[in-house]
Order: sequence, then C-alpha cells, then structure tokens
Amino acid sequence: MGIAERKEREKKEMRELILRTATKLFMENGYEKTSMRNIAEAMEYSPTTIYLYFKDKNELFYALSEEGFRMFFSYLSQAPKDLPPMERLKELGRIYLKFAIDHPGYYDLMFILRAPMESHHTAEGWELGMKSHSVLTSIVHECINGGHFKGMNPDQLAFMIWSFVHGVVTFQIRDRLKMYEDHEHHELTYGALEIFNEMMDRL
Amino acid sequence: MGIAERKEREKKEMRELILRTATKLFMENGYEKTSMRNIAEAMEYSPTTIYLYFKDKNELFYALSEEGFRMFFSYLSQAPKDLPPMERLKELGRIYLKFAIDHPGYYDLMFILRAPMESHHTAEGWELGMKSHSVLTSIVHECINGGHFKGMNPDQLAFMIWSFVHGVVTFQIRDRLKMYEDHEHHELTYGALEIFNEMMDRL
Amino acid sequence: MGIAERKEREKKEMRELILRTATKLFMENGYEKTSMRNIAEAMEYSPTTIYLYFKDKNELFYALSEEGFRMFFSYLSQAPKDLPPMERLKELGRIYLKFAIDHPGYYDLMFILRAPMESHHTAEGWELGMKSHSVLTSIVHECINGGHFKGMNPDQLAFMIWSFVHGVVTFQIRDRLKMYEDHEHHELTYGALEIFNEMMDRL
Amino acid sequence: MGIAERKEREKKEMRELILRTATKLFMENGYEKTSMRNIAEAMEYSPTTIYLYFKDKNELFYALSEEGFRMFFSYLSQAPKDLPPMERLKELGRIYLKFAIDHPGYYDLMFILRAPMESHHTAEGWELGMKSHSVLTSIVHECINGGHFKGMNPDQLAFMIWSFVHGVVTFQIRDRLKMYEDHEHHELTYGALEIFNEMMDRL
DNA sequence: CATGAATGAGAGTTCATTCAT
DNA sequence: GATGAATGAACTCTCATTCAT
Repeated sequence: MGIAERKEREKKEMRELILRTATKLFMENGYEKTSMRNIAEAMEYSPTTIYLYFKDKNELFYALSEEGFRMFFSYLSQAPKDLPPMERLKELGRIYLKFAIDHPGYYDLMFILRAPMESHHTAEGWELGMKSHSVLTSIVHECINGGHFKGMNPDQLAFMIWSFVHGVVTFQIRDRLKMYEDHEHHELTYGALEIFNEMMDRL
Repeated sequence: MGIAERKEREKKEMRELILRTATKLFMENGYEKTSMRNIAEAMEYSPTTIYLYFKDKNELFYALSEEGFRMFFSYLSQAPKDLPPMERLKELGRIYLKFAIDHPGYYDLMFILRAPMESHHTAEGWELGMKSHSVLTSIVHECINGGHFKGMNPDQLAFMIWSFVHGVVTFQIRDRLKMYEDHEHHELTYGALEIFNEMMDRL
Repeated sequence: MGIAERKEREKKEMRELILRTATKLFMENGYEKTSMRNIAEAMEYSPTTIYLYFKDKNELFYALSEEGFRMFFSYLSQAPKDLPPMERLKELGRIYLKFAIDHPGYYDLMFILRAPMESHHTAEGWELGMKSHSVLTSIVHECINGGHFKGMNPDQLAFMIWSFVHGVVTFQIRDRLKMYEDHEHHELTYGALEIFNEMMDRL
Repeated sequence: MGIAERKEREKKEMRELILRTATKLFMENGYEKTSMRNIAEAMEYSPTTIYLYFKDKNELFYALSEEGFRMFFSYLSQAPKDLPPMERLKELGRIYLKFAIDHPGYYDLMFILRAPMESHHTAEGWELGMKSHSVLTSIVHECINGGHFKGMNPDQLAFMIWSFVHGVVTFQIRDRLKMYEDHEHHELTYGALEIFNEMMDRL
C-alpha cells in the first residue's frame, strides 16, 4: 500500500510543480505570453508531460484559478469571527488587500484576466467565489442589522465596497501607479483603505 | 506649400485610418488577438505599411492609448465648471463611468492592459494622464477648502476615489459580474456610485 | 496444464480485444487518425499494453489485415462448389462485392491502404491472399476448360476480372460516386456487375 | 509593365514550385505523411512561405487535385475525334491508363485519396471531373447509337467500364501486384485492357 | 509612399514509443 | 502481465518583423 500512496503523492507533487511553475511564469509575463512550452522548459520537463496532467492550456489555467479561489477563501476565513460587524468588515478589507499583494498572479487570474474564465463556471472555483461573495454580503447585512448603513441597499453597498478594494488592488497589480513614487505605493494603498474605512464608519 | 500640406494631411489621415482600424479590431478581439496582419487586412493595406507609421505593435497601441487619453480628458472637461466643488466631484465620477462604458476598449488599453504601457511614459498620453489626475486632485482640494473631508490627506483621498470608480469599471469591463443577472448590472453600477457619493457627502 | 491453457486463452482474448477495438476505430476514422493511444483508451487499457502484443502500429494493422484475409477467404469459400464454372465465377464476383460492402474497413486495409503493407509479405495474410487469388485463377481455368474464353491468357483474364470488381468496390469505399445520387449507388454497382457478367458470358 | 509581368510570372512559378514539390513528396509518402514542413524543406523555403500561396494544407492539396483534373482532361482530349465510336472508346481506355501511369500521384489524389475531397466540389476540379465523366458517357451513347451494347443501360455500362480501368490502375498505384513479378506488371495491365476491349467488342 | 515576398520563432497539440517498476 | 510516467519529434498554423524594390 505504501507504493500506491507514494505514487499518489508523486502525482500530486507533479501537478503542483506544474501549477507552481505556471503561476510563476504567468505572474512574470501574463497569460498570453506564458506558453505550455515555457512552462515545460522552466520545469525541465517535456511539454508533453503537462498534457498528462491537464487537458489543455485553458484547463491548466482554470485549475490555477481554482487554486487561487481556495487560497482566497482561506485568507478570508482567517478574519476573527468574534469582532463587531463593522470591525470585521474592515478586517476583511485588509485581508483582501493582503491576499492581492501576497498573490498578485492569482488575483489577476481570478479577477482581472479575461482568458480562462470563459469555460466552466460550475466547478469548485465558481462555488468558492460565490462563498467568498456571501462572506461579504452577510457581514454587510450584519452591519445593517447592527444599525449601520441606514436605508441602503445591501447588495449595492456590498458591491460598492468590493469595487473599491478591487480598484485599489487592480491599480497596483496592473502597474498604474507610476505617477507616484514607488515608496509611496504602500502608504497610498493602505491610507486609501483607512480613509475608506472611516468613510464607512460615518455612514 | 499646397503640396507639402496635402502630403502632411494624407499622412495624418493614414495614421488615423490605422488607429481607427486597430481600435475596432482591438475592441472586438482584445489586444493579444489583434495582430498587425489583421489590422492591415482590415484596412486593405499591406502589413508593411503600418510599420511606416508605427515602429512596432507596442508603439501603435501606445498611440492608441494616447488617443484614448485625449478623449478621456475631453470627457472630463465636459463637467460644468460652475458647480459647487462636491457636486462637481460627483459629476466627474459619473462622467468617468460614462467614458468607460462608452469606450471600454480605450479604458482597457489605458488603465488595465499591461502590454503597451511598457514603453514611453514621456509622451502626450502621459501628460494628459497627469492632467486628468490633477483635475481630480484639484477638485478634491477645492472640496477640502470648502470644508469637506476634514483632516484627510488629499492625495490619499483622491486615490481612494479614483480606486473606487476604477474598481466598478474594471469589474464591468473584465466581465466579473456574472454572479448578478445581466439586467442588474446597470443599476448595480450606478447604485454603487450613488451610495459612494452619499458616503462622501457625510465625510 | 489448466493454468497454462487459461493463460494462453487469456492472451488470445486480449489480442482479439485489441484487434476488435482497432478495427472499430479504424473503420470510423481511417488509418492515420487511429492512434495507439486512441485504441488503448477505447479498450480502457494503457497504450503500453498494446505493445506487449504487437511490435508497433504497423504490425498491429498488418495483423488486422490478416484477420481480414481470413474473413475474405471464408466468404469466398461460401460459394457453392457444385455450380457450373461460369456460374460459380459470377457468384464469386457477387460474394466479393458483398465482402467489401460488409467490411469496408478490412477491404481498405487489405487492398487499398498503403501503410501496413510495407512490412512482411511472408505471413499468413499473404498466404491467404495467394489462396484467394488461386480460387479465382482456378475457376477461370475451369471455365476455359469448359470451352469459355477461347484463346485468352487465363492470368490476364483473371486479373481483368479482379480489376473490375476491385474498381467497383474502390469507387464505393473511397467515396467517389458523388456524381450520382446516393440512392443510385446500389443499383449502379450491382447493375455494373450484371453487365460485366453478361459480357463474360458472351466471351 | 515588364515589372508587373515578371512579378506575375514569378508568383506563378512559385506556386508551381510548391505544387511540384508537394506532388513529389505526396507521391513518395502519401497525403498524411506529407507535411507542410516537409514540402517547405524540400523547396528550401520556410514553411510560412507556403501559407502565402495557399490558405492551408487542404487548399494546397485541393489545388493539386485541380491541377490533376486539368491534366487528366487534357489527356482525354488528346483522343482523336474522328475514330469510330468503339475505337475511340478503347483509345480513351488506353489514355486513361497512360495518365495514371504517367501521374500516379495525381491519380491517387483525384480518385483514391480520401482526405482533401471533403471540401469544395463546386470549383473547377469538380467541373472538369464532370466533363471528363461526360466524355465517357457520351462516347458510350455514340456506341449504342452505332448499334453496340444492345439493350444495356448506358449509365451502368459507362460506370462498369470506368470501374474496370479504375481497378487496374488502383492495383498498380497502391502496389497490390506483388503476387506477380515486377516485369509482368506492364504486360498484365495492358493485356487485361486488351481482353476487356475484346470483351466489349463482342457485346 | 507602399508593397510583395519571405522568414525565424514560436504557439498549442498529438503521435508512436520506451522504460522502470 | 500490465502500467504510469515520460519523452522527442512532429504536426498545422500564426505572429511580428524585415528587406529589396
């Protein structure tokens, strides 16, 4: 039985090696410029090998984005559950930002890139996406129940919040902060977040 | 001089034909799938001709984004100058959204796509980008002078605002609103904007 | 010995499973598009397994054509032996046609396809081919002895006859009857055969 | 004007170089094994170049088969028009054989190969094929009008004749005469044709 | 000014086959 | 006896780009 287990493990490791390499290249060069050959070369395997683990490029990148959603959801899950709703909401914002900064490649794949999303939205990735979305909407509801955001449409509110963090992150990831000095980026980003938080407080 | 003038004019027209065709194809198929040959074919010219007007694909698309910045700036300039600062700020938000919805291809090129940004930040596009940016920062300053946004860092504030609209638009352009029904998108987007505006009012 | 026998039998069954699957795929998609992996997948075995039974693709398809020759010969053998030679000759023609229509894939492999012929002409298939050929030549001889085909070279005559049926069949199998309506094909084919028979009668 | 003409000519020559090379390789290795790369290499050009003259592999081989049909028709047209119908019919048979022997690659493409026929039958090749077919049927009609082939269906008769020559030729081209010595092939083939002719005479 | 001709590089993908286990 | 893992070679085709004219 040890053999079967080891094989299982090796297979998984290979899959992960591919995903890891793909992520890396993808982060450096973007989707279109990351080729199957490239990935294979970087892994020091033959291109054919990748096709043993993934049907085609789309499937590989879809798997990648699923991986991303898993990670994203686990980030969100780290938010302490016992905070007052508003604090928890703000904490989620910070975590969101952290995820994007820690894993810009995944974020890009999941929320910006157009390419591999076209197929399958029925799979795990989609579900995790929905679950993440409802983490946000339910905390917004709790805030409202707690007396915040009086008279506001919770869906629009949630979307507004998400849009803001998405905007911050997207500027960063797609390198559109060139009008600021590099060393300012961090302050700018987190400063904006804190202003946004304050703004929410006053609602 | 008539001759020289005509030649000048013809050159300009050719340039514009190329840009127009490139925009069209790019809007339909995205950056990576818009090839030099594609453009040439659509124009009924030879691919080589394009190289007489643009050094390479990057430069062509950079020129395109410049065009976009010109348009963007002219949109922003349409905001009535005689409104109270807060109203003008909100109006700019609406205009921003309108630009992105009217010209998603340009928006993508200017603010999302990584590809053609790699070169030159010195050209006209950059300058217009900066000018647009200062439209925002100066109106924010005016708001502050008018008693709003007390004690806040105007740069961070401006960036926060920009991030929000950018986020809204990017979700839309990159097709990440699939968890909502199609017919909800418009309401969601503008609803979020109005909530955001209200939020700013209370700051 | 029971064990050895069972193993022997299992080996044979496996061989036949492979051949059966290969035939099926080959008939559906043609030689070049039938890949070892395809066959393996359809069998739900690994590609490697096939190589335990056949040296390479060519050998597999050669074995297949042997199978075809066996079947072909058994078709020919069904011709009643007690007919007058001319009738028997005509009957063989009809049987030939029937074989080709019943098993176009085999016919193709045996008599049209270039690929798997390149190897071995020594094996069983060759022998059966020769035997089939001599079924024809000997019946032609009998006809001559019976007073038919006066003064004609029996080998050339036999070849002429074979060529005709081969031609009919090949047009059909390789889909070169498009200038006729589909529903005419059958009548055309058998009509031609009957005309040919009549022609032979008058020789 | 000399320039335009020369360019025109060069272009045509290039096209013909490609077709020539493709034919050659195709004759040696068959359709599936003749790759665009192969052709390019044999021409000492880059593969891309071929695509300047032919949209894809299919189109290249379709052009080839058209070329073949043109040639085929011109062979048939060489049959003297002033012979008595039966003699003309026999002459056409000999010419048919000659075409196939002179240009086995074309014959294969036109009448045996399955691959590139699937598309376009509206073009020139199809038309020439039809015209060739009607050369045969009309001569058969003439023979009937001249008192031959009494009471026979002319279409079936024509198809019977065509099948015979096609069979002879196909055996030859697809190398299925291995049971005869090489030096016999010619005699066998033409002998069969003469027997067939005699047979027709007696009808 | 514009082009036709050509190319090297590279894309994604599939193939027959081998080898260690 | 059978397989899972892997590969090198090949496939068709498209790309951005250059150069002689």
